[in-house]
Amino acid sequence: MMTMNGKQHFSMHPALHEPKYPGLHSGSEGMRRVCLPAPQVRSGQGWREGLYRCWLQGNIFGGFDESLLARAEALAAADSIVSQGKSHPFKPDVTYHTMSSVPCTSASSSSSTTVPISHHHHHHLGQTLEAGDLLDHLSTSLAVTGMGAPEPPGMTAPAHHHQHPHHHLQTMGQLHQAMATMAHPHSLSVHGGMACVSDVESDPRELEAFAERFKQRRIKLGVTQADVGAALANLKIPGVGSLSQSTICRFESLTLSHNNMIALKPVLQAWLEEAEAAHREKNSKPDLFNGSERKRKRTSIAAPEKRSLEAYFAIQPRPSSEKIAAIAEKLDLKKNVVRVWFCNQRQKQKRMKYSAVH
DNA sequence: ATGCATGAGAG
DNA sequence: TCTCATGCATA
Repeated sequence: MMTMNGKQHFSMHPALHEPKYPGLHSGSEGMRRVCLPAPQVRSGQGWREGLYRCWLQGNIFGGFDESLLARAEALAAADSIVSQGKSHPFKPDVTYHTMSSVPCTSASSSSSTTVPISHHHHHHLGQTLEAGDLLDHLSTSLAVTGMGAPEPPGMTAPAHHHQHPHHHLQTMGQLHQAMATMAHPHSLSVHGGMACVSDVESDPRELEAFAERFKQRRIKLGVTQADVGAALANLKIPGVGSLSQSTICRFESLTLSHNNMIALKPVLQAWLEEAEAAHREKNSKPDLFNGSERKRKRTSIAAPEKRSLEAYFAIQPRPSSEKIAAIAEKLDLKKNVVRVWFCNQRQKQKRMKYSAVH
């Protein structure tokens, strides 16, 4: 049974095919995933991790698979001891950013067109945490350092139109991904003149500013994140349905992928404008207004297991199915849980939150 | 605010 | 299978 609660993601799918929204020109469609990296390295992120992984796979996984896993666990164990004493004040999520930017983080350099992402790494707040340490240990000899930053958000990811329920945005995301994947920053800009629209709007600074403004004005209106999400449906924007509190929250905190941010911005902006207009109207005439199913259970991975997973992740962010099975067994977790965990970790690394990049 | 999950679409 | 956008459940 799938615990399909009320509305699923289907509710919303910003049909960004509206000209006013960042539109991805069909031309980009083709290139979306075309630039996937080498066979082994699979898609996802290119630079550092890719190379790193290659190195590992070639030199370590090549034959000492088991010892590697053991090593990761050992490190995880060691780490747990360390982390006991320093319970850092950072949110777990920050860990990922840190993790992803451990070695060098000089800069992604993949802003294809205009978006110049200034990378100030202001994250070295002394937060060399868990995974970071692990990675360090593991890579000291690898000198994985000099390479791009973990997330190359700056690239322009023009949205594109599609009419799939809820997947226009995704599509853009994939574009983003594909681009992140390729080591060539410019490839995009050269792509059949599709480097437009979001060129302007995708400016990280602008997004950041908007998110901030949005939050403040939303609060001023006395509206909750959940309210906003629900209200979007009333906007009647073709293809745009409601969104969850989670998503609104993530938008405000910039914890969405760059593309996702860009896609949602116009919609939220539209809502904000309407809401404020309505608010003004209400103030001017103070007379109007002023009118289950099964629960999904969330599995929780215990701290020790999580630490191990992080250790594994530091070594191999994209374990093979077999490896996942092995890990699952060692940690006594369901394979699928482990698989999803890895997926989510990868996704987290890709999220915005310029922390690591800016 | 965030962890774990789902499902579509691409490969 | 993976990524990506997104959501439910929960700390």
